[in-house]
Amino acid sequence: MLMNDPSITSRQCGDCPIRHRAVCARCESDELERLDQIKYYRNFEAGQTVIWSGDKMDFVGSVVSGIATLTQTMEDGRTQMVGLLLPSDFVGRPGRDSAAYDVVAVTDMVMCCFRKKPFETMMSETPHIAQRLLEMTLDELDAAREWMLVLGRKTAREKIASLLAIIARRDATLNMAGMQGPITFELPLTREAMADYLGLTLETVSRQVSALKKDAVITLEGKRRITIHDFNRLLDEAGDDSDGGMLA
Amino acid sequence: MLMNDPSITSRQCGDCPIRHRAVCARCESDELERLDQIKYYRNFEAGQTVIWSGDKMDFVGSVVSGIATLTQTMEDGRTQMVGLLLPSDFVGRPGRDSAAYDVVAVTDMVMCCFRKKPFETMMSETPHIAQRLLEMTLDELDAAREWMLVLGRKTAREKIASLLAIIARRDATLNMAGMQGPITFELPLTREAMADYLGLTLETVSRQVSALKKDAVITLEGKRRITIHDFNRLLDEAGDDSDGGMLA
DNA sequence: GAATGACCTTGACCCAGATCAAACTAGAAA
DNA sequence: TTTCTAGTTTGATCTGGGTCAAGGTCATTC
Repeated sequence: MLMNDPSITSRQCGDCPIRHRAVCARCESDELERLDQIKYYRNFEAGQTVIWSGDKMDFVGSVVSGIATLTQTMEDGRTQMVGLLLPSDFVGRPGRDSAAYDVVAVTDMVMCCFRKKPFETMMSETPHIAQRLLEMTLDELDAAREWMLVLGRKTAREKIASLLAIIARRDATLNMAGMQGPITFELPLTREAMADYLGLTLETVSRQVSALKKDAVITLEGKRRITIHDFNRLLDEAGDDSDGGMLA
Repeated sequence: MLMNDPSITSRQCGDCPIRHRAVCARCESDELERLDQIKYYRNFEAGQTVIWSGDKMDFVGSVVSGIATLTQTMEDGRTQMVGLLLPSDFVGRPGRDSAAYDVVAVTDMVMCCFRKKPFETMMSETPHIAQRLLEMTLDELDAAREWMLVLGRKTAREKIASLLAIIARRDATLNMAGMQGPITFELPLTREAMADYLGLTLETVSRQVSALKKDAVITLEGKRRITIHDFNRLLDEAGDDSDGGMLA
């Protein structure tokens, strides 16, 4: 293993980068120790499928680093992304044993996993885990409902702007940067993945990204590196209230 | 108060019609007694707004009877329904004090309410409530994601068929009827409400309902009473796998 | 029993975004 | 260096569903 190999096979919970945001966030040190015993790390490569929809799910876990997508597919091949999994997000559903969606790593990714049974046992014994999971699930439900508005009622341009706003906002909170001044970030998704998230075709995504660039809402370096000069302008393009509606 | 007045001002939890499905489903009799002390009933008329988005929410509660909708509205008036609240569904979010969505009663409705503070206190003390709420929230998240596929990728005809399938299925489980043989039910939503749920216009809803009728997928009595002769045919029209994908 | 108003249907036309097709870009492999 | 390939852009054309407009149905009220 090289010195700078990003893969991980073991790590103390104490210095885990998602310690304060993941499902274990509320755990006391004794609870953490118990989790420590049953946890194990798994590495996934970009493009690798973590779980196939319908498969038996014998583990749950948290995204430690990297990004994954939750996707639904119809028989005829139409696909819709239904979730974007970022570091600290939880994968799997206690109480169900087959996966409802495909989970695919879009970048190299590390997950902190627990076998489902022991995790469920721990969950029923340590309320801190269940409490945190409830909180996270409520947040996800809010995000899903926010996204329903995007899918059901926004134009292609507004959809693109909404997606960029979400990524920019998350990126800024992650880097503790503010929302004033320009924000630059790397798009983690291909045009096709963006289309799957937005309920569009990849051609429309490409055209609308070009249009936002032409109208100086964003600047592109290469295909993926995006700079937003005025975040409120972007929110405006997204059809969002410029200040209200700041959920988490 | 007339003998058959459907409104309710007091009732024992023991003979509550949603006792086994609502947030209190797992409670033991002593816990139920405590809830009994802090609960109160509220009646709403069809069309009445229960909660305005952005307003302070000082109560949470369960739908006992009737139907309500959760709706998001953009500044320019575009609206998207993000949830349909049926008997036993939970309203409100512990841990947040302003409402994120409009809640509107679409039929006369009875709610079993709790002031938020006492409920939150109870929740932290009785894990049965939090456990059940987690379970319900995970179900809602699944439903929301299912709906994202409908909004993002389905055609108008498939959207209508999907909505009818959801209502028919719920109705059948409520009446303990099977999925074979014809199913008849009253549509609880106007064409406009259906359009808001489906991300369509009311004209398109009307046209597609007429088309499904012409193609003998459904029969109409009046505008609202619908009969489905072959549920699998309907699922087929919805673009769903005829047998798989049976959540909840 | 005429008038009102909420809800629904249908027709004509239009446009945002899909589809089909071709070509461009840049990194990786040979 | 050339070739390959995955990802992307751009153009031409088509179409599903939106928009605008007119009427229909039916329960309620005066």
